[in-house]
Amino acid sequence: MFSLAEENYLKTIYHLEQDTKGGVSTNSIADKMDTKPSSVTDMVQKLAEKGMLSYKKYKGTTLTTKGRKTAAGVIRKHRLWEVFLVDKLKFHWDEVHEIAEQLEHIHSEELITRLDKYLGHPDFDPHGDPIPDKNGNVKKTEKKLLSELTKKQKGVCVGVKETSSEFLQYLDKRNITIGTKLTVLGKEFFDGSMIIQVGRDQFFISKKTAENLYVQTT
Amino acid sequence: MFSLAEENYLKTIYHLEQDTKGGVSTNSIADKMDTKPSSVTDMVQKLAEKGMLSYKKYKGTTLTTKGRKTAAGVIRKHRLWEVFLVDKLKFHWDEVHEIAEQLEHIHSEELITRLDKYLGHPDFDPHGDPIPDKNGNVKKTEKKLLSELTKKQKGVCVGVKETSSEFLQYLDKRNITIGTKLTVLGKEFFDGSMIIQVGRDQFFISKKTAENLYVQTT
DNA sequence: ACTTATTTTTAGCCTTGTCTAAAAATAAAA
DNA sequence: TTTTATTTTTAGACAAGGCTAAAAATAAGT
Ligand SMILES: [Mn+2]
Ligand SMILES: [Mn+2]
Ligand SMILES: [Mn+2]
Ligand SMILES: [Mn+2]
Repeated sequence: MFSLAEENYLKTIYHLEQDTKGGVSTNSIADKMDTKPSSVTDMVQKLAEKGMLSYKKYKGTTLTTKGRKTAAGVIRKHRLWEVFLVDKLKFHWDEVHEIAEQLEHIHSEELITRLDKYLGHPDFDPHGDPIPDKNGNVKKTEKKLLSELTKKQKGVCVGVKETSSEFLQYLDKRNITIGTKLTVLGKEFFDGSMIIQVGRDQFFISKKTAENLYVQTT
Repeated sequence: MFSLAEENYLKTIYHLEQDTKGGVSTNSIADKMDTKPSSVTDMVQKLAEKGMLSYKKYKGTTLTTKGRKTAAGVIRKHRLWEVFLVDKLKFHWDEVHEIAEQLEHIHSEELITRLDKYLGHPDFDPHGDPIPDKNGNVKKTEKKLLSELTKKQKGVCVGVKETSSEFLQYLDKRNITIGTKLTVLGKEFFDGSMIIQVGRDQFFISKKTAENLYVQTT
Protein backbone atom coordinates (compact mmCIF):
# COMPACT_ATOMS: atom_id res chain seq x y z
CA MET A 1 0.00 0.00 0.00
CA PHE A 2 1.33 3.40 -0.94
CA SER A 3 1.02 6.73 0.77
CA LEU A 4 -0.73 9.68 -0.79
CA ALA A 5 2.63 11.30 -1.50
CA GLU A 6 4.05 8.18 -3.12
CA GLU A 7 0.99 7.75 -5.32
CA ASN A 8 1.24 11.34 -6.48
CA TYR A 9 4.87 10.94 -7.43
CA LEU A 10 4.18 7.74 -9.37
CA LYS A 11 1.28 9.35 -11.18
CA THR A 12 3.30 12.41 -12.12
CA ILE A 13 6.23 10.37 -13.38
CA TYR A 14 3.84 8.23 -15.39
CA HIS A 15 2.46 11.31 -17.12
CA LEU A 16 5.88 12.80 -17.74
CA GLU A 17 7.13 9.55 -19.27
CA GLN A 18 4.47 9.83 -21.97
CA ASP A 19 5.91 12.94 -23.51
CA THR A 20 9.58 12.41 -22.75
CA LYS A 21 12.15 10.32 -24.54
CA GLY A 22 14.42 8.62 -22.00
CA GLY A 23 14.33 9.00 -18.23
CA VAL A 24 12.26 11.62 -16.46
CA SER A 25 14.38 14.40 -14.97
CA THR A 26 14.31 15.40 -11.34
CA ASN A 27 13.54 19.00 -12.16
CA SER A 28 10.62 18.19 -14.43
CA ILE A 29 9.03 16.22 -11.61
CA ALA A 30 9.63 19.06 -9.18
CA ASP A 31 8.07 21.56 -11.58
CA LYS A 32 4.97 19.47 -12.20
CA MET A 33 4.45 18.79 -8.52
CA ASP A 34 5.21 22.25 -7.26
CA THR A 35 7.91 21.02 -4.99
CA LYS A 36 11.70 21.28 -4.73
CA PRO A 37 14.19 19.12 -6.63
CA SER A 38 15.77 18.04 -3.37
CA SER A 39 12.44 16.63 -2.19
CA VAL A 40 12.09 14.79 -5.46
CA THR A 41 15.51 13.20 -5.13
CA ASP A 42 14.59 11.90 -1.68
CA MET A 43 11.30 10.41 -2.77
CA VAL A 44 12.67 8.98 -5.99
CA GLN A 45 15.34 7.16 -4.03
CA LYS A 46 12.75 5.76 -1.68
CA LEU A 47 10.56 4.58 -4.56
CA ALA A 48 13.60 2.98 -6.19
CA GLU A 49 14.20 1.03 -2.95
CA LYS A 50 10.66 -0.22 -3.20
CA GLY A 51 11.17 -1.34 -6.77
CA MET A 52 8.69 1.09 -8.30
CA LEU A 53 11.20 2.81 -10.53
CA SER A 54 14.78 2.54 -11.62
CA TYR A 55 17.07 5.36 -10.76
CA LYS A 56 20.72 6.19 -11.29
CA LYS A 57 22.14 9.37 -9.86
CA TYR A 58 22.01 12.29 -12.26
CA LYS A 59 20.40 10.13 -14.95
CA GLY A 60 16.69 10.56 -14.35
CA THR A 61 14.13 7.84 -13.57
CA THR A 62 11.93 5.35 -15.36
CA LEU A 63 9.01 3.48 -13.87
CA THR A 64 9.31 -0.26 -13.52
CA THR A 65 6.44 -2.44 -14.68
CA LYS A 66 5.15 -2.52 -11.10
CA GLY A 67 5.47 1.23 -10.81
CA ARG A 68 3.68 1.82 -14.07
CA LYS A 69 0.85 -0.46 -13.08
CA THR A 70 0.47 1.25 -9.73
CA ALA A 71 0.41 4.67 -11.38
CA ALA A 72 -2.17 3.51 -13.91
CA GLY A 73 -4.30 2.27 -11.02
CA VAL A 74 -4.34 5.73 -9.48
CA ILE A 75 -5.16 7.33 -12.82
CA ARG A 76 -7.92 4.79 -13.33
CA LYS A 77 -9.47 5.81 -10.03
CA HIS A 78 -9.08 9.50 -10.81
CA ARG A 79 -10.86 9.21 -14.12
CA LEU A 80 -13.63 6.92 -12.90
CA TRP A 81 -14.40 9.36 -10.11
CA GLU A 82 -14.48 12.20 -12.62
CA VAL A 83 -17.07 10.28 -14.62
CA PHE A 84 -19.08 9.76 -11.46
CA LEU A 85 -18.95 13.44 -10.57
CA VAL A 86 -20.08 14.55 -14.02
CA ASP A 87 -22.51 11.81 -14.98
CA LYS A 88 -24.17 11.20 -11.63
CA LEU A 89 -23.66 14.31 -9.53
CA LYS A 90 -23.99 16.65 -12.50
CA PHE A 91 -20.81 18.57 -11.88
CA HIS A 92 -19.48 20.55 -14.78
CA TRP A 93 -16.34 19.14 -16.44
CA ASP A 94 -14.24 22.05 -15.25
CA GLU A 95 -15.10 21.45 -11.59
CA VAL A 96 -14.13 17.85 -11.05
CA HIS A 97 -10.36 17.62 -11.21
CA GLU A 98 -9.54 18.88 -7.72
CA ILE A 99 -12.08 16.61 -6.09
CA ALA A 100 -10.83 13.62 -8.09
CA GLU A 101 -7.31 14.45 -6.90
CA GLN A 102 -8.54 13.54 -3.43
CA LEU A 103 -10.80 10.64 -4.35
CA GLU A 104 -8.09 8.89 -6.35
CA HIS A 105 -6.34 8.03 -3.08
CA ILE A 106 -9.18 6.07 -1.51
CA HIS A 107 -7.96 2.53 -1.02
CA SER A 108 -10.52 -0.13 -1.89
CA GLU A 109 -10.34 -2.53 -4.78
CA GLU A 110 -13.97 -3.49 -4.35
CA LEU A 111 -15.11 0.13 -4.38
CA ILE A 112 -13.56 0.75 -7.77
CA THR A 113 -14.89 -2.49 -9.18
CA ARG A 114 -18.39 -1.50 -8.18
CA LEU A 115 -18.03 2.12 -9.21
CA ASP A 116 -16.82 1.04 -12.64
CA LYS A 117 -19.83 -1.22 -13.02
CA TYR A 118 -22.22 1.44 -11.71
CA LEU A 119 -20.93 3.88 -14.32
CA GLY A 120 -21.35 1.32 -17.11
CA HIS A 121 -17.65 0.58 -17.62
CA PRO A 122 -16.79 3.88 -19.26
CA ASP A 123 -13.78 4.03 -21.59
CA PHE A 124 -13.12 7.75 -21.31
CA ASP A 125 -13.32 10.40 -18.64
CA PRO A 126 -15.17 13.73 -19.07
CA HIS A 127 -12.11 15.29 -20.68
CA GLY A 128 -11.74 12.53 -23.25
CA ASP A 129 -8.86 10.80 -21.49
CA PRO A 130 -8.84 7.01 -21.62
CA ILE A 131 -9.55 5.07 -18.43
CA PRO A 132 -6.95 2.35 -17.81
CA ASP A 133 -8.43 -1.10 -17.27
CA LYS A 134 -8.06 -3.19 -14.12
CA ASN A 135 -4.58 -4.27 -15.20
CA GLY A 136 -3.37 -0.80 -16.01
CA ASN A 137 -3.61 -1.13 -19.77
CA VAL A 138 -4.85 1.76 -21.83
CA LYS A 139 -5.95 1.24 -25.39
CA LYS A 140 -4.67 4.28 -27.17
CA THR A 141 -6.70 5.83 -29.93
CA GLU A 142 -4.97 7.85 -32.59
CA LYS A 143 -5.94 11.40 -32.04
CA LYS A 144 -4.18 14.53 -33.14
CA LEU A 145 -4.09 18.14 -32.10
CA LEU A 146 -6.46 20.46 -33.90
CA SER A 147 -3.39 22.52 -34.79
CA GLU A 148 -2.17 19.67 -36.99
CA LEU A 149 -5.20 19.84 -39.26
CA THR A 150 -5.13 21.76 -42.50
CA LYS A 151 -7.72 23.75 -44.40
CA LYS A 152 -10.96 21.91 -45.22
CA GLN A 153 -10.24 18.98 -42.93
CA LYS A 154 -13.08 17.83 -40.70
CA GLY A 155 -12.73 16.34 -37.23
CA VAL A 156 -14.52 15.51 -34.06
CA CYS A 157 -13.30 16.77 -30.72
CA VAL A 158 -12.18 13.82 -28.58
CA GLY A 159 -10.22 15.43 -25.77
CA VAL A 160 -8.41 18.36 -24.27
CA LYS A 161 -4.74 18.68 -23.42
CA GLU A 162 -5.08 21.62 -21.07
CA THR A 163 -7.69 20.94 -18.41
CA SER A 164 -7.70 24.24 -16.59
CA SER A 165 -11.05 25.61 -15.61
CA GLU A 166 -10.42 28.72 -17.71
CA PHE A 167 -9.79 26.76 -20.88
CA LEU A 168 -12.76 24.47 -20.39
CA GLN A 169 -15.06 27.40 -19.76
CA TYR A 170 -13.70 29.11 -22.83
CA LEU A 171 -14.60 26.03 -24.87
CA ASP A 172 -18.07 26.03 -23.36
CA LYS A 173 -18.66 29.57 -24.49
CA ARG A 174 -17.97 28.37 -28.02
CA ASN A 175 -20.11 25.25 -27.62
CA ILE A 176 -17.15 22.97 -28.04
CA THR A 177 -17.17 19.80 -25.99
CA ILE A 178 -16.26 16.14 -26.38
CA GLY A 179 -18.02 14.89 -29.49
CA THR A 180 -18.33 18.26 -31.18
CA LYS A 181 -17.83 18.09 -34.94
CA LEU A 182 -15.82 20.85 -36.54
CA THR A 183 -14.32 21.89 -39.85
CA VAL A 184 -11.20 23.92 -40.49
CA LEU A 185 -12.17 26.78 -42.78
CA GLY A 186 -8.84 28.54 -42.76
CA LYS A 187 -5.46 28.66 -41.17
CA GLU A 188 -3.05 31.59 -40.83
CA PHE A 189 0.56 30.67 -41.34
CA PHE A 190 2.24 33.47 -39.50
CA ASP A 191 0.48 33.03 -36.12
CA GLY A 192 -1.04 29.54 -36.39
CA SER A 193 -4.57 30.81 -35.79
CA MET A 194 -7.56 29.18 -37.45
CA ILE A 195 -11.09 29.83 -38.50
CA ILE A 196 -13.27 26.86 -37.75
CA GLN A 197 -16.90 25.97 -38.23
CA VAL A 198 -18.94 24.42 -35.44
CA GLY A 199 -22.54 23.78 -36.30
CA ARG A 200 -23.58 26.92 -38.15
CA ASP A 201 -21.17 29.14 -36.19
CA GLN A 202 -17.75 30.05 -37.46
CA PHE A 203 -15.07 31.56 -35.36
CA PHE A 204 -11.50 32.42 -34.75
CA ILE A 205 -9.30 30.02 -32.74
CA SER A 206 -5.85 30.99 -31.47
CA LYS A 207 -2.83 28.79 -31.98
CA LYS A 208 -2.75 28.10 -28.26
CA THR A 209 -6.30 26.84 -28.30
CA ALA A 210 -5.71 24.69 -31.37
CA GLU A 211 -2.74 23.12 -29.66
CA ASN A 212 -4.81 22.05 -26.70
CA LEU A 213 -7.73 20.39 -28.44
CA TYR A 214 -7.51 16.78 -29.54
CA VAL A 215 -9.50 15.70 -32.59
CA GLN A 216 -10.03 12.64 -34.68
CA THR A 217 -10.17 13.40 -38.38
CA THR A 218 -13.30 12.19 -40.12
CA MET B 1 -9.25 23.18 7.17
CA PHE B 2 -8.40 20.27 9.38
CA SER B 3 -6.04 17.39 8.87
CA LEU B 4 -7.20 13.81 8.73
CA ALA B 5 -5.80 13.23 12.21
CA GLU B 6 -7.53 16.28 13.65
CA GLU B 7 -10.87 15.31 12.11
CA ASN B 8 -10.59 11.84 13.58
CA TYR B 9 -9.93 13.20 17.04
CA LEU B 10 -12.88 15.58 16.86
CA LYS B 11 -15.16 12.83 15.64
CA THR B 12 -14.09 10.44 18.38
CA ILE B 13 -14.50 13.05 21.11
CA TYR B 14 -17.93 13.91 19.72
CA HIS B 15 -19.01 10.29 20.01
CA LEU B 16 -17.55 9.87 23.49
CA GLU B 17 -19.32 13.00 24.71
CA GLN B 18 -22.67 11.42 23.88
CA ASP B 19 -22.36 8.68 26.47
CA THR B 20 -20.27 10.48 29.08
CA LYS B 21 -21.29 12.91 31.77
CA GLY B 22 -18.70 15.69 32.07
CA GLY B 23 -15.46 15.97 30.14
CA VAL B 24 -14.05 13.21 27.98
CA SER B 25 -10.99 11.57 29.53
CA THR B 26 -7.65 11.30 27.79
CA ASN B 27 -7.53 7.54 28.24
CA SER B 28 -10.98 6.96 26.79
CA ILE B 29 -9.95 8.81 23.65
CA ALA B 30 -6.74 6.80 23.43
CA ASP B 31 -8.66 3.54 23.79
CA LYS B 32 -11.21 4.39 21.14
CA MET B 33 -8.57 5.53 18.69
CA ASP B 34 -6.07 2.77 19.32
CA THR B 35 -3.36 5.20 20.21
CA LYS B 36 -1.39 6.20 23.31
CA PRO B 37 -2.56 8.66 25.97
CA SER B 38 0.54 10.77 25.44
CA SER B 39 -0.37 11.24 21.79
CA VAL B 40 -3.87 12.25 22.82
CA THR B 41 -2.58 14.88 25.21
CA ASP B 42 -0.49 16.41 22.45
CA MET B 43 -3.33 16.57 19.99
CA VAL B 44 -5.89 17.74 22.50
CA GLN B 45 -3.65 20.65 23.42
CA LYS B 46 -3.26 21.54 19.78
CA LEU B 47 -7.01 21.43 19.19
CA ALA B 48 -7.55 23.57 22.28
CA GLU B 49 -5.18 26.15 20.78
CA LYS B 50 -7.35 26.17 17.69
CA GLY B 51 -10.46 26.72 19.74
CA MET B 52 -12.08 23.39 18.87
CA LEU B 53 -12.30 22.17 22.43
CA SER B 54 -11.75 23.36 25.96
CA TYR B 55 -9.12 21.63 27.96
CA LYS B 56 -7.72 21.91 31.47
CA LYS B 57 -4.88 19.67 32.52
CA TYR B 58 -6.02 16.48 34.20
CA LYS B 59 -9.68 17.47 33.78
CA GLY B 60 -10.66 16.01 30.43
CA THR B 61 -11.99 17.85 27.39
CA THR B 62 -15.24 19.14 25.99
CA LEU B 63 -15.87 20.24 22.42
CA THR B 64 -16.63 23.89 21.79
CA THR B 65 -19.54 24.80 19.57
CA LYS B 66 -17.14 25.12 16.67
CA GLY B 67 -15.57 21.77 17.48
CA ARG B 68 -18.92 20.08 17.74
CA LYS B 69 -20.04 21.49 14.43
CA THR B 70 -16.86 20.39 12.72
CA ALA B 71 -17.20 16.89 14.14
CA ALA B 72 -20.82 16.68 13.04
CA GLY B 73 -19.70 17.69 9.55
CA VAL B 74 -17.35 14.75 9.37
CA ILE B 75 -20.01 12.38 10.67
CA ARG B 76 -22.46 13.78 8.14
CA LYS B 77 -20.04 12.94 5.36
CA HIS B 78 -19.35 9.50 6.75
CA ARG B 79 -23.01 8.60 6.88
CA LEU B 80 -23.91 10.07 3.51
CA TRP B 81 -21.14 8.08 1.89
CA GLU B 82 -22.39 4.94 3.62
CA VAL B 83 -25.81 5.55 2.12
CA PHE B 84 -24.21 5.97 -1.30
CA LEU B 85 -22.24 2.75 -0.95
CA VAL B 86 -25.28 0.72 0.06
CA ASP B 87 -28.03 2.35 -2.00
CA LYS B 88 -26.13 3.00 -5.20
CA LEU B 89 -23.15 0.66 -5.28
CA LYS B 90 -25.07 -2.19 -3.61
CA PHE B 91 -22.55 -2.85 -0.90
CA HIS B 92 -23.78 -4.82 2.05
CA TRP B 93 -24.24 -2.83 5.28
CA ASP B 94 -21.39 -4.65 6.98
CA GLU B 95 -18.87 -3.68 4.29
CA VAL B 96 -19.14 0.08 4.17
CA HIS B 97 -17.69 1.45 7.38
CA GLU B 98 -13.99 1.19 6.54
CA ILE B 99 -14.46 2.80 3.15
CA ALA B 100 -16.53 5.60 4.67
CA GLU B 101 -13.73 6.16 7.17
CA GLN B 102 -11.64 7.25 4.21
CA LEU B 103 -14.32 9.07 2.23
CA GLU B 104 -15.35 11.19 5.21
CA HIS B 105 -12.11 13.15 4.87
CA ILE B 106 -12.66 14.36 1.31
CA HIS B 107 -12.82 18.14 1.45
CA SER B 108 -15.52 19.64 -0.77
CA GLU B 109 -18.63 21.41 0.41
CA GLU B 110 -20.16 21.22 -3.04
CA LEU B 111 -19.53 17.50 -3.31
CA ILE B 112 -21.52 16.78 -0.17
CA THR B 113 -24.31 19.13 -1.16
CA ARG B 114 -24.69 17.27 -4.44
CA LEU B 115 -24.25 13.84 -2.95
CA ASP B 116 -26.95 14.58 -0.38
CA LYS B 117 -29.30 15.68 -3.14
CA TYR B 118 -28.42 12.68 -5.33
CA LEU B 119 -29.27 10.34 -2.47
CA GLY B 120 -32.60 12.07 -1.86
CA HIS B 121 -31.63 13.84 1.36
CA PRO B 122 -31.61 10.74 3.53
CA ASP B 123 -32.20 11.12 7.27
CA PHE B 124 -30.51 7.90 8.37
CA ASP B 125 -27.51 5.86 7.33
CA PRO B 126 -27.62 2.11 6.60
CA HIS B 127 -27.15 1.32 10.29
CA GLY B 128 -30.01 3.53 11.39
CA ASP B 129 -27.81 6.36 12.61
CA PRO B 130 -29.13 9.89 11.99
CA ILE B 131 -27.36 12.05 9.41
CA PRO B 132 -26.56 15.52 10.79
CA ASP B 133 -27.85 18.36 8.63
CA LYS B 134 -25.69 21.01 6.96
CA ASN B 135 -25.40 22.92 10.24
CA GLY B 136 -24.47 19.92 12.31
CA ASN B 137 -27.84 19.45 13.94
CA VAL B 138 -29.20 15.97 14.47
CA LYS B 139 -32.84 15.45 15.25
CA LYS B 140 -32.80 12.71 17.82
CA THR B 141 -35.53 10.11 17.79
CA GLU B 142 -36.40 8.27 20.96
CA LYS B 143 -35.23 4.76 20.52
CA LYS B 144 -34.41 2.17 23.16
CA LEU B 145 -32.37 -0.96 23.35
CA LEU B 146 -34.19 -4.19 22.68
CA SER B 147 -32.94 -5.32 26.10
CA GLU B 148 -35.15 -2.70 27.72
CA LEU B 149 -38.33 -4.21 26.34
CA THR B 150 -40.41 -6.58 28.39
CA LYS B 151 -42.53 -9.59 27.54
CA LYS B 152 -45.22 -9.05 24.89
CA GLN B 153 -43.90 -5.66 23.81
CA LYS B 154 -43.64 -5.07 20.08
CA GLY B 155 -41.02 -2.94 18.34
CA VAL B 156 -39.39 -2.15 15.07
CA CYS B 157 -35.66 -2.31 14.64
CA VAL B 158 -34.30 1.18 13.96
CA GLY B 159 -30.58 0.81 14.49
CA VAL B 160 -27.59 -1.08 15.78
CA LYS B 161 -25.16 -0.07 18.50
CA GLU B 162 -22.41 -2.49 17.57
CA THR B 163 -21.54 -2.17 13.88
CA SER B 164 -18.96 -4.91 13.55
CA SER B 165 -19.19 -7.06 10.49
CA GLU B 166 -19.70 -10.15 12.65
CA PHE B 167 -22.71 -8.70 14.44
CA LEU B 168 -24.30 -7.39 11.25
CA GLN B 169 -23.88 -10.73 9.53
CA TYR B 170 -25.34 -12.47 12.56
CA LEU B 171 -28.40 -10.25 12.26
CA ASP B 172 -28.66 -11.05 8.56
CA LYS B 173 -28.76 -14.76 9.30
CA ARG B 174 -31.80 -14.07 11.45
CA ASN B 175 -33.38 -11.77 8.88
CA ILE B 176 -33.15 -8.80 11.17
CA THR B 177 -32.43 -5.47 9.54
CA ILE B 178 -33.50 -1.84 9.83
CA GLY B 179 -37.30 -1.80 9.69
CA THR B 180 -37.80 -5.35 10.92
CA LYS B 181 -40.81 -5.75 13.19
CA LEU B 182 -40.41 -7.98 16.22
CA THR B 183 -42.20 -9.08 19.35
CA VAL B 184 -40.72 -10.13 22.67
CA LEU B 185 -42.19 -13.51 23.53
CA GLY B 186 -40.17 -14.12 26.65
CA LYS B 187 -37.30 -12.88 28.72
CA GLU B 188 -35.03 -14.79 31.09
CA PHE B 189 -34.17 -12.91 34.22
CA PHE B 190 -30.98 -14.65 35.21
CA ASP B 191 -29.06 -14.14 31.94
CA GLY B 192 -31.06 -11.43 30.16
CA SER B 193 -31.71 -13.60 27.13
CA MET B 194 -34.91 -13.32 25.15
CA ILE B 195 -37.15 -15.23 22.82
CA ILE B 196 -38.42 -12.99 20.05
CA GLN B 197 -40.69 -13.40 17.08
CA VAL B 198 -39.71 -12.07 13.66
CA GLY B 199 -42.25 -12.76 10.96
CA ARG B 200 -43.25 -16.33 11.60
CA ASP B 201 -39.85 -17.32 13.01
CA GLN B 202 -39.14 -17.32 16.71
CA PHE B 203 -35.71 -17.51 18.17
CA PHE B 204 -33.36 -17.08 21.06
CA ILE B 205 -31.46 -13.77 21.44
CA SER B 206 -28.58 -13.38 23.88
CA LYS B 207 -28.36 -10.47 26.30
CA LYS B 208 -25.41 -9.13 24.36
CA THR B 209 -27.41 -9.07 21.14
CA ALA B 210 -30.39 -7.45 22.81
CA GLU B 211 -28.13 -4.73 24.17
CA ASN B 212 -26.89 -3.82 20.71
CA LEU B 213 -30.16 -3.52 18.84
CA TYR B 214 -32.13 -0.29 18.91
CA VAL B 215 -35.91 -0.47 18.59
CA GLN B 216 -38.88 1.82 18.64
CA THR B 217 -41.79 0.41 20.54
CA THR B 218 -45.00 0.25 18.57
C1' DA C 1 -3.91 10.46 56.93
C1' DC C 2 -0.77 7.61 54.49
C1' DT C 3 0.23 4.50 51.14
C1' DT C 4 -0.68 2.43 46.77
C1' DA C 5 -2.67 2.36 42.23
C1' DT C 6 -4.29 4.71 38.24
C1' DT C 7 -4.48 8.49 35.12
C1' DT C 8 -2.37 12.14 32.78
C1' DT C 9 1.35 14.87 31.38
C1' DT C 10 6.14 15.83 30.09
C1' DA C 11 10.53 14.92 27.92
C1' DG C 12 12.94 12.98 24.40
C1' DC C 13 13.12 10.27 20.25
C1' DC C 14 11.45 8.54 15.52
C1' DT C 15 9.40 8.57 10.69
C1' DT C 16 7.45 10.94 6.71
C1' DG C 17 7.70 14.48 3.72
C1' DT C 18 9.12 18.92 3.14
C1' DC C 19 12.56 23.00 2.82
C1' DT C 20 17.17 25.84 2.38
C1' DA C 21 21.93 26.16 1.61
C1' DA C 22 25.94 24.19 -0.01
C1' DA C 23 28.50 20.77 -2.70
C1' DA C 24 29.05 17.91 -6.71
C1' DA C 25 28.08 16.47 -11.39
C1' DT C 26 26.80 17.49 -15.99
C1' DA C 27 25.95 20.54 -19.86
C1' DA C 28 26.85 24.76 -22.44
C1' DA C 29 29.82 28.49 -23.89
C1' DA C 30 33.86 30.70 -24.99
C1' DT D 1 39.77 22.81 -23.36
C1' DT D 2 38.84 25.82 -19.81
C1' DT D 3 35.26 28.52 -17.80
C1' DT D 4 30.52 29.26 -16.72
C1' DA D 5 25.85 27.92 -16.14
C1' DT D 6 22.51 24.51 -15.02
C1' DT D 7 20.98 20.38 -12.90
C1' DT D 8 21.09 17.23 -9.28
C1' DT D 9 22.39 15.54 -4.91
C1' DT D 10 23.69 15.90 -0.02
C1' DA D 11 23.54 17.80 4.61
C1' DG D 12 20.99 19.70 8.11
C1' DA D 13 16.65 21.52 9.81
C1' DC D 14 11.60 21.51 10.67
C1' DA D 15 6.48 20.37 11.40
C1' DA D 16 3.05 16.73 12.05
C1' DG D 17 1.92 12.77 14.50
C1' DG D 18 3.21 9.06 16.66
C1' DC D 19 5.84 6.16 20.64
C1' DT D 20 8.43 4.96 25.20
C1' DA D 21 9.92 5.98 29.68
C1' DA D 22 9.71 8.78 33.55
C1' DA D 23 7.52 12.35 36.42
C1' DA D 24 3.49 14.47 38.38
C1' DA D 25 -1.56 14.53 39.64
C1' DT D 26 -5.43 12.43 41.06
C1' DA D 27 -8.06 8.59 42.93
C1' DA D 28 -8.60 4.44 45.84
C1' DG D 29 -7.56 1.56 49.89
C1' DT D 30 -6.45 0.78 54.37
MN1 LIG E 1 -8.42 15.27 -13.67
MN1 LIG F 1 -9.80 14.09 -16.57
MN1 LIG G 1 -19.65 3.81 9.83
MN1 LIG H 1 -23.07 3.92 9.93
